[in-house]
Amino acid sequence: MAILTKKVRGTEDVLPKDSYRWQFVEDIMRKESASFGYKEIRTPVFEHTKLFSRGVGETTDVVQKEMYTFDTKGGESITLRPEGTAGAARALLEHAIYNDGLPVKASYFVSCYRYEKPQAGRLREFHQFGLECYGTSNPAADAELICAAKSIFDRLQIKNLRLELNSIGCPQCRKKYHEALKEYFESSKDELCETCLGRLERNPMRILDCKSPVCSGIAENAPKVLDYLCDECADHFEKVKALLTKAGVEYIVNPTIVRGLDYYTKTVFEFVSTDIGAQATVCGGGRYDGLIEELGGQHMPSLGFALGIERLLMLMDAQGIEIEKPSTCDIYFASMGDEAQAKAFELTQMVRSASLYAECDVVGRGLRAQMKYADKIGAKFSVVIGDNEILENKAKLKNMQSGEQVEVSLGEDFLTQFYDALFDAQNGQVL
RNA sequence: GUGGGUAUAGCUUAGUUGGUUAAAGCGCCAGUUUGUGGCACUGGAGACCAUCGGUUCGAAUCCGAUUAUCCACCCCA
Repeated sequence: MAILTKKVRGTEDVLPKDSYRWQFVEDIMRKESASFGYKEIRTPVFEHTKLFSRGVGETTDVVQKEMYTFDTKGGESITLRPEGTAGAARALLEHAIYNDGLPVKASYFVSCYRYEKPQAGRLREFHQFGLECYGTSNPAADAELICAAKSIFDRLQIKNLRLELNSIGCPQCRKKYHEALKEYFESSKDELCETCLGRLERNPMRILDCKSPVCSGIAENAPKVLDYLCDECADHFEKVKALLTKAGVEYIVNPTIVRGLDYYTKTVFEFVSTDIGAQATVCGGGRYDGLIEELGGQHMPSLGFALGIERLLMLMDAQGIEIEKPSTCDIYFASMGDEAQAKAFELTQMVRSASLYAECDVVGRGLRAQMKYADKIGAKFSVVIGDNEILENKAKLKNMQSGEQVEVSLGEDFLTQFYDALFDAQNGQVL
């Protein structure tokens, strides 16, 4: 296929016939997070490269090998956002939104860009919905955030999602833990895989995550983060768990969850599904108490999560969750002849001005073809207009599902008559 | 970046041991006499058989490379 008609590797089109699915989940996310007090923030697709290398972390895979970075004509280094947190945090600082009162609660929908090899549930351009909560170190905020994610999944009727919870501590207790890990892995240094040898120096926690059977075997008996938490972090974690239990949110503690973005501290969590292949994490997040400071702000403990929309839709698909297709046409006006077409056009506009969905023939097709079209687009009603109808200023309004026809006038009162018919057809349900 | 699978109309596929104009279903468009959709029937459009090269009198079919795509590793949403 010619390059002109070929989408770029790792990108996906959302076609007109499918966009209602996106709109449905976005709508639920927006409403549900609003009920938790979150307001939407919109930030640019690209930012200064430094924001991500600093915010996400210089040593992370995302920054080291996955960013879409380029120089502008003016010579600045710009990067397409690989995630949504850094941009939101930047906006918080730039506009000093924290002066509006704490906590600041922001939600976002973003497209993200990572140069990875595409596979099931992993694209180069993908979409996230996320929540960010700035300015609280209280464990209640952690629990609330997780509850917000949970209730979005519940509203979407998603089943079999496992909430995995861990705490990776603050920089102080993590330092002690790193030392303990290093010491432990040093003893079996010659058995570790090559990548893990590198991790041993830079970030030994990642070894816990290694999928190689040898490494994971060794890792089994490695010291656990949870045993190295300082009193404050341990207390925080206990309180988060207690609040979740009280809220009826089930979780399992998974001490091997290690988030790949450097900004995380204390609480980290993932919502994992077994229904969508290897890329099973639908939602990931946690606390990032050091991020705002890292970006030059004052100390401001914060937290958030991001949820992959493509993965979420895959999951809903896999679980057979049906999303109702919205109605796209209340009435179709078929016509024969120029004068009738003009009348149909006029009536169509009249119905549209009442905020209903109306269509008429704009192709110049025969009556039969017009009716077929009306059927295909799922029109609820149809009206045929020809010379007779124009003469008498009357026509038959046809219910496409029942086939029933009633006579209506085509004058000013057409709309009232149509409302009545629509109302009856929907058993008195107002749209 | 590393592995493995796949590549024939918009979609799902057929294509016999290499043999002439590459099939079918669905979808699309038009029609089945004069003014009404779903069913049925008829016709039509639509494929350089992913690309390039090789073997051969002859390649969708065999070989090689490239590209794309899918799946997995890695990483993450």
